[in-house]
Amino acid sequence: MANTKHATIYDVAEKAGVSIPTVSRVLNNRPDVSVETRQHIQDIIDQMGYQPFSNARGLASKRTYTLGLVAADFSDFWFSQVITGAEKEAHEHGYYFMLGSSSCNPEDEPKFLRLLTERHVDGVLFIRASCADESGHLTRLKESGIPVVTTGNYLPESGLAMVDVDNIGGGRKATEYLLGLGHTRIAMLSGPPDWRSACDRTEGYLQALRTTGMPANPDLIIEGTWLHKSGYLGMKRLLENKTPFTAVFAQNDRIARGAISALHEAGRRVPEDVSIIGYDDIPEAEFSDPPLTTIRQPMEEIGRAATRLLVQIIEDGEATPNQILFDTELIVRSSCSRFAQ
Amino acid sequence: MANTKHATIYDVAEKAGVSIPTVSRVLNNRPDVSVETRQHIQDIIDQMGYQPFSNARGLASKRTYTLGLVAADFSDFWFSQVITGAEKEAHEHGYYFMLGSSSCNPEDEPKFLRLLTERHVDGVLFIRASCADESGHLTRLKESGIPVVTTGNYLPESGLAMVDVDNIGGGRKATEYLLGLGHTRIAMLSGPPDWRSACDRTEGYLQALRTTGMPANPDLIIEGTWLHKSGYLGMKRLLENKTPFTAVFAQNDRIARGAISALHEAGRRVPEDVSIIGYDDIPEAEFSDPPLTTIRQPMEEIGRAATRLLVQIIEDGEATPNQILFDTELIVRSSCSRFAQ
DNA sequence: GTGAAAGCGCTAACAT
DNA sequence: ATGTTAGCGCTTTCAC
Repeated sequence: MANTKHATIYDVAEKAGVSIPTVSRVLNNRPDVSVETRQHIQDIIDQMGYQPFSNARGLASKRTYTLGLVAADFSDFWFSQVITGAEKEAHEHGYYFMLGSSSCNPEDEPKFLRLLTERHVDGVLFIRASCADESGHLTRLKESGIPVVTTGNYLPESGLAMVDVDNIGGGRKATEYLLGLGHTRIAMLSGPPDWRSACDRTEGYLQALRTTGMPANPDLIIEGTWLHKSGYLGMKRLLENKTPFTAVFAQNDRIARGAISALHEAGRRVPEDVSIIGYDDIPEAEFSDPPLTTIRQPMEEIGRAATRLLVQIIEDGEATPNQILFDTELIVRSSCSRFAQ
Repeated sequence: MANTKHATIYDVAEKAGVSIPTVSRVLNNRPDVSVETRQHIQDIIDQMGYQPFSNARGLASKRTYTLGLVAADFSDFWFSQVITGAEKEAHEHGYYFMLGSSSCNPEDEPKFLRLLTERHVDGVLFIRASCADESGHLTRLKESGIPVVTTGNYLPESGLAMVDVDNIGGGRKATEYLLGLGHTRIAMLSGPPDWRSACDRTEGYLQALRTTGMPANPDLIIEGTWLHKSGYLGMKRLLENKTPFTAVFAQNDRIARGAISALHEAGRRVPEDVSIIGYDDIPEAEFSDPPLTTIRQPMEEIGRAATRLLVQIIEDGEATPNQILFDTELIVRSSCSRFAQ
C-alpha cells in the first residue's frame, strides 16, 4: 500500500482526458459538470484510489477542512462521549479534528490561537470548556470571524452557537422524581457554581421545590466540584450539619458515588436511609452499589449536532437555529425509594 | 486580534530587507545564516507576530507537522492521561495531533489510512489500540514508510517503536505485596486475555506465585474485560466457586471497584475479610470505599515519551532505543490488610 | 552567507 | 460545460 509517490490531480486529468479544473470541479461537487464527464472522472478517481492532498487544497482555497477542538479536560466523561459523536459527524462531512489543548488555563490561549493563525482551522468546537471566563474567548473568536460552536455551556443570551442539554429541566426532573417519591427534605450536592450547567441544575432543583410551596433550605445545599472526592466531602459536611434529609440530588454520578461512600462509612444505607439520584449515567452507574438512578444526557448526539452546526456555519455562513437544547431522560434504578415516614 | 489578512513570509522579508529564502532559513533553524541576519529577522518575526502558514509549508516540504492519533477508546483513563502528556510534548516540538478515530474496528482502517494519504500526517501515535490484530496495522504502516509509535501494547519482538509500562513487573509487584502481607490464596480478576497488558500482568502474578513454590489455582483466575461490570460479575463468580481466597489482584481499578461492590453485596468486608489491590490509580481510587491500594502507571510521562520518540523518528529517521519501558509504583492505601489466619 | 527561479497540488477567476 | 492562466505561501535547488 501507499507507495511514496502519490497520484495528483494532474494524473487523474490526464488519464481522464480532461483538464485539471474539471477534475477539481467534481472533487468539490460543483454543479457545472456534465453527468457523463463527472461519472467518468469519478470512476477514474475511484479506480486510482486518488486522494486530494489537503495541504494543496488549503493553500489554494484558504480552507483546511480541519476543525479545532478545545476541551477543558480529556478525562471527563462528557468529553469522551461528545468527541466520539463529533468525530463521526466530522468524518462524514470530510473534516478532521485537530487537538487544541484545554481552554480553562488562560495561558493556553495563545496555543489555541495558533490553531487559527498557523493551522488555519476552519472552525473550532469547544467541548465544555466552560470556565467562568470562557465566553470571553468565544466572543472574541467569533468576532474575529472564525466559526465557533460550544457544548456544555448554555448561554443563550450570548447569541453564540451552542448545543447543550436542558440542565434546568434535568435538575427539575431529578428533584420532581424525589418529590414524587414522597421526600420533602431533599439535599443537593452541586457542581462548581461558576459552571453554567451546575447553576442550571440548581435552578431546576429550586424550581421543583418552589412548586411544592416549601422553600429550599440553604443548609441542604453544598457546592463543590465535579469530582468523586467532592461528593464524599460534601456528604460528610451534610452529615455533620445535622439538618435532617432523606434524599439527595447529586449533580453528577461521580459526586453521587462519592456521597454514597461517605454515607456507607457513616453507617447509612442507600436507599433505605437516604435516596440518591445522580446525573450523566456514566457506565459505572449501572453497577455501583446500589445501581444508580440518574439523569441521562444524550452526549454523543450532542457531539454530532454541534459538529453539524459548526460545518453548517462554515459552509453557509450562518445556521438557524444556532442554539440547540436536548432533553434529558430519567433512568430509574435502585438508589431511590419511596419515603416511608 | 487576527485580522483576516495574515502576514506572509514575503512581508517579513521585505520589512527585514532580505530575500524570502533567508527568512525561510531562520524559520527552519538552518545553520547557514549569519548571526546578525538571523537575529534581525527573528526580531521582525516576533514584532510582527508572524506565523508561517502550515499548509504552504506542507505543500512545499511534504511535511505537515501534524501527527495522527489513533485510540481504541476515548473514555479510557489511559487515553486521557497519555494524550495529555502527548499533546504537551507535541506542542513543544511544533506539532499538532489530528484525531484519527479508533483502530479496533477493522472497518475504520480506511479512515485512518486517509490520515496518511490525504492529510499526510508525519507520523501516527497509537494509544493502546491494542486489539488482537493491531500489530498487523502497525507493521503495515511502518513498512509503508510512515513513522509509528504505539503505547500500551508491549510487543518487543515486533521491533516496532513503542513505549509502555512494565506490566509483568507491575503484576509481580501487586502480587508480591499481597504475599508479603501473608496471603496465600490470591485470586485474580484479569483484563481481556487478548490484550498484551492483561497477559503480562497475569504473567507477573504467576511469576510471583511461582517464587513461593505454590502453584496458581486456575479456579481463582477469572478473565474479563476492563470494565467495572466485569469486576462485579467476576467477583460473583469467584464467590459462587467456593474456592476460598483472602486476597485479590484486580488488573485495573475499575475491576477492583466492581469486585468490591459484589463483595459488599455478599456481606464481605474489605479489607477485613478480603484484601484487594487494583491497578492504574485512577482519581476515584483514593476516595473509594475503602481507599484503594493500587499500582500506579506514569501515564502522562508515557504520552510524552511516546511523542518524543515519534518526533525523533520523523526527524532523524530512526531512534535508539525505540522501545521504552516505564516502571510502576505501588500506592498503599487501605484496601489490603495483613492476613490474620 | 545570500538571492533568483522554479514548483509543491490544488482552486479561482477568467475565458470560450 | 470545459479549458487557460494565475496564483496560494512556502521550501528548494542552484547560482553567485
